[in-house]
Amino acid sequence: MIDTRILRDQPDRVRAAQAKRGLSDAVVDEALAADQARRRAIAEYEARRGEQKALGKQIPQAQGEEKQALLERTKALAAEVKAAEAAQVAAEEAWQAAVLAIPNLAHDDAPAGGEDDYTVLETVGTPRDFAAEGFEPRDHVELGRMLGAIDMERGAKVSGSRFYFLTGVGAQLELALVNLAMEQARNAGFTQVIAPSLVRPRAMEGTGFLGQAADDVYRIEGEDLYLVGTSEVPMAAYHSDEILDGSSLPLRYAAFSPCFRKEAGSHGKDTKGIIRVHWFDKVEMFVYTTTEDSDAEHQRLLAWEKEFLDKLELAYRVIDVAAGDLGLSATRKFDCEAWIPTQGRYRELTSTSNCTEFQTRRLDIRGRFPEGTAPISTLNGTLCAMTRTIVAILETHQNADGSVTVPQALRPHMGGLDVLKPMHA
RNA sequence: GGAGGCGUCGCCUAGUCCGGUCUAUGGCGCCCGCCUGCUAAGCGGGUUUGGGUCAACAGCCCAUCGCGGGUUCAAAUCCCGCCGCCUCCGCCA
Repeated sequence: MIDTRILRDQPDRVRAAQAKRGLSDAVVDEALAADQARRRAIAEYEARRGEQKALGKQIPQAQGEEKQALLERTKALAAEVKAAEAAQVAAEEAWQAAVLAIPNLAHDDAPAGGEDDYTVLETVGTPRDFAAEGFEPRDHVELGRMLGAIDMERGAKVSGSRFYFLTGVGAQLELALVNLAMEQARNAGFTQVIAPSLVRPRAMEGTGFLGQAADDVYRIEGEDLYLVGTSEVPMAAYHSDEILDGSSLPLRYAAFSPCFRKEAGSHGKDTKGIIRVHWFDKVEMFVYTTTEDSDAEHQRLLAWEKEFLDKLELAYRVIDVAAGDLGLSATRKFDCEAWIPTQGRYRELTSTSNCTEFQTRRLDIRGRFPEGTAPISTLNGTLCAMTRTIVAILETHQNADGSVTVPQALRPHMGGLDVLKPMHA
């Protein structure tokens, strides 16, 4: 939810932000009108209610006819109060709906436009030149099969398309990545978390995933529970309805959880392998901090993501995602895209978003500071999404014989294993 | 899954049976002031959160006793539903 003070006092700022995302600004006038109606309804209700309370106080002392007269008046008043309250609630809900529909204001520095209007901030490392090395790189599906690391066929047999089994060194690789990610996070002062991946509607709604992204979310039939697409959801809701001690900020969490995505609307995209799957595991960084510090924290999250990719010796670039591709909650987003040799292009491996106060307003999270309570901000960033990271590692570090060299940093977490050797031709 | 108990303004707690000065009691903690070589003690005051109004973080008003409904002129208090926690039984990794 955006800051309603900004909406009321600087509606043009909201209009400009909508335009930057390529969205209509009609919602602004709708919200402003709803705000007017809401405040009128509140004034009306409170006036009636105040009268009712004042008269109600006189009743116990009143006697006889005076009491009868009072009862008669208050009885009529009660009906008015009830009607005014209903009107107030309706106006409040209409206003809520209007405001909730407005996405977070895009950051001044975020590029305007849609999906293709991102800016490349930097390119790190050089994609490996397999032609120069004299062999054709195998894709991760073939490497996974040769290494006995990824079983796509049985994934499909058991769970359907976009599912897989990680087996042998594949499973070992994931666990090593989880440990490496958690180790880095721990050393950076994060609190390690294993988060639930089933959440109530409140958590989904509060993080903005029941809006335009609702089609991508799995719901448990008959249970009023959702499967999360990222542990950002449980971690944002973790402190819902709480007032956090301002001096404890920033609160940094590194949460492991499986992630589930319907991938609705992506039929035909990335159908091969484990680039795009319905389930994967992820270690996610999630931070609560002050709004003033949020831009700086965003840079820190990006730096931690880069540090992790550097450890895996991957070539990647960092893009500044355009406003139209930010999603509902983010004001700014940086994606780290790793070079995938057999695709000949960069693919998103990690993503970090500054959601400022958008989620905390929805989830009723505030900070207590010497000056009083104030809204705080949330940020999230991928430390390691297992499947795509495994794809990048296998393809990048493969050798002509189908073996894969394990990046140095990962070896201690792989029991010292330095090369994954094919078990099949 | 079955039975029972509980949920009050940071923490603890009174109030709930018998609805109405409850504008929710008291203690602890915390904040401000007084007193005091300093500290402690003592004394006085303050201390939920959100919203409306307003130039105003001043006043005034409304809501808030887990959440949502209902009964009533009036609900912390009565009724219904939900959520959460605890105890016991059953089941289970």
